[in-house]
Amino acid sequence: MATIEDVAKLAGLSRTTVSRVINDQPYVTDEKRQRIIQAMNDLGYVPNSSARRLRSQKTETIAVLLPRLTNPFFGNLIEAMEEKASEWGYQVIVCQTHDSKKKEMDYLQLLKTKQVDGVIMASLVNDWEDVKPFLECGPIVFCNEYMDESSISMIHMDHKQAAYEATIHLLEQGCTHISYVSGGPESHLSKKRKEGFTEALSEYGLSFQEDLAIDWAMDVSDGQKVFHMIKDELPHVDGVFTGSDEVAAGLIYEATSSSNWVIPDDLAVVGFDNQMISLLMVPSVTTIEQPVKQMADKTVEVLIQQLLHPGALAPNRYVYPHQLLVRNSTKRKKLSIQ
Amino acid sequence: MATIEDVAKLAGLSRTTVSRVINDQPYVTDEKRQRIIQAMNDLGYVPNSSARRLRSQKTETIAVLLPRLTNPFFGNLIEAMEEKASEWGYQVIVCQTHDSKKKEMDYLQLLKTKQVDGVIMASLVNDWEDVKPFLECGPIVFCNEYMDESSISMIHMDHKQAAYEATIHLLEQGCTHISYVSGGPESHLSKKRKEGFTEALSEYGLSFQEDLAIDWAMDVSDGQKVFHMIKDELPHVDGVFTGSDEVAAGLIYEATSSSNWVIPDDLAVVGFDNQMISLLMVPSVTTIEQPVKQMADKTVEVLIQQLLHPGALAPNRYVYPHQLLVRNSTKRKKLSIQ
DNA sequence: TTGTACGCGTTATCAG
DNA sequence: CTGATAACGCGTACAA
Repeated sequence: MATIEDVAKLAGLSRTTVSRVINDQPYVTDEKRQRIIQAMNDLGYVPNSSARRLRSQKTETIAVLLPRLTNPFFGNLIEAMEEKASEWGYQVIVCQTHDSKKKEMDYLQLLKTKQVDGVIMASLVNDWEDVKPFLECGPIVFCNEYMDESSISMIHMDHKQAAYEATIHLLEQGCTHISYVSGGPESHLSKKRKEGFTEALSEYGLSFQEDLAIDWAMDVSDGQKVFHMIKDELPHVDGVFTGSDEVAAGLIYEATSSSNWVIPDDLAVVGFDNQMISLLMVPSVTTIEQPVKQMADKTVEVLIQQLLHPGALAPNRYVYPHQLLVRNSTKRKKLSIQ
Repeated sequence: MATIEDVAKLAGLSRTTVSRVINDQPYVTDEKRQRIIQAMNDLGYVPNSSARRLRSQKTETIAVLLPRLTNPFFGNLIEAMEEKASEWGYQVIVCQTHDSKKKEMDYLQLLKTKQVDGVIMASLVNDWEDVKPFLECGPIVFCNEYMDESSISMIHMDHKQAAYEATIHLLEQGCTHISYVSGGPESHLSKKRKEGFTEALSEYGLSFQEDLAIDWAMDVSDGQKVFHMIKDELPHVDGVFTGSDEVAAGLIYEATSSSNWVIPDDLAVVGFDNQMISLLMVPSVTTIEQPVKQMADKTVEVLIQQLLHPGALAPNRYVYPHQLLVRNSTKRKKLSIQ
């Protein structure tokens, strides 16, 4: 691999001048500039990124932490983020935490070791106390996940309110025994949803019932298992709030194909995220729409602005609107006995 | 940020000794080792990655090129790759090419600029001539995509054979006018599929009909458009081969919800990849199953082995088995008039 | 067992 | 306008 030194020699000039040409700086004769460009082409010279990083203390790289990519919500999120980052000349490192506190911490180390300039956290299972110290090494921005007690920029929607609305909708359809289905260890966001769920129940004189809750469902096959669990062990359940369209889809698939249950009459189901699948299912799935792309774009923009103008921007909170999309999985013809 | 120098000073030793401790090398008294570890903790010292990279000429990072993440096949692929790479201590940079020759080239530059040690290409729209020169800068491995003329390791299944089998199946179901639906600019892999499709047709005395082909469909909403195109402009089409479960799903959704067409009797449809959605659709979608995780794992393994033992391993080709999953979208009750 | 000194490839400073 | 030199932080021959 040719170095800047090789180019300088071939052009009969100094490293400094070559460097000037590389970085489009003024004060170089056109003639010499051409000679250097010629030399660079002849040698197939490309500046060494590691050396640049060491010198400039910048990596032009960001890390995106998220639970897992198979969840299409995060697939969409990172797709948009990568595109946006790419426009600014930044690389994106994917970091799947699988909701593990340790993995989340390990990936945050990328900031300390200067492998990335900044971090986007779309996964958040650790406490603020543990995340905060990393701020000394570079900016962190939350996306989707959020914590009220933190002091950094956050881009998200109101999950509490969304869960509240979805639950009220189920209650309005006459559901009286609603199962709360969530996935994996509690993230900060999932706590918010639970609050909204509980608040809605209380408006109808109900309270959160642990025995109707399921906390291990995160994909389609889990959704299928959830159905059997409800059928066999929770027969009085007549509605399901689930934090995922995939889980909802698996549940509905199993209910209709293996047991001839009628959705929504036997069981009303709401999902979350408005994935394609929620529209394509028969019956289509009532869900919460989020402006994924806008949030992704904004997040990258906020982070990169902080990188470009350190300290110039105060932490800000951007709350994006959501929308309850009522579809067939909750439109009951007969209402349950009150 | 503390440097190795700071640690050395605090411990009253030299940089070299500190370096030895960091890299778990022998020849350091236990007592001094402890003193250094103490100093590192006190200072919150972490080795600077940029400096290490420059010194060692290694980045412990790989780039994965793929068309787009919203296609769940690639989501699954990169999920598995990231996990595997992470086990080996490697970071993964996502590179979405959107089937653009230029973007693909730009991302290959990461190899030249030493931002990554190696590259996995699951996107391949450029010619071998243009990719080959990058091999001088580090190893490249193909995954999913492949070219017979290249001389590097490839991990993939036999797309020609898979397309052949799917098409024969459609023909056996009595389809006589099969539309070939593909997405975007031709990758090398999509050419293989087309060959298999054409070969199957010829066994039934048919030939590829350009006027029945659609080459712009890559997601659910494209699939919906495809249905209307067939309905309005290609009414004699009775079967569809599509390279994507998403397209198949969109097509089926639109056919059944907007027009009361009966799938498969009015139109038989095969997808590709065995995404969850192909199982969940009503009717379920006949598709090709690929061992995504195995391919992803193998790909990462092959690349990393090449990084650990440069030149030791001869390029190899790993062809994984596929499977035609016949589901309801092609199980016709009545066969077309022969 | 420990320390000295050099170099990895760039860029910024300063002198000419 | 151009070039010598130092510095970024680390690892490693080599010497002690």
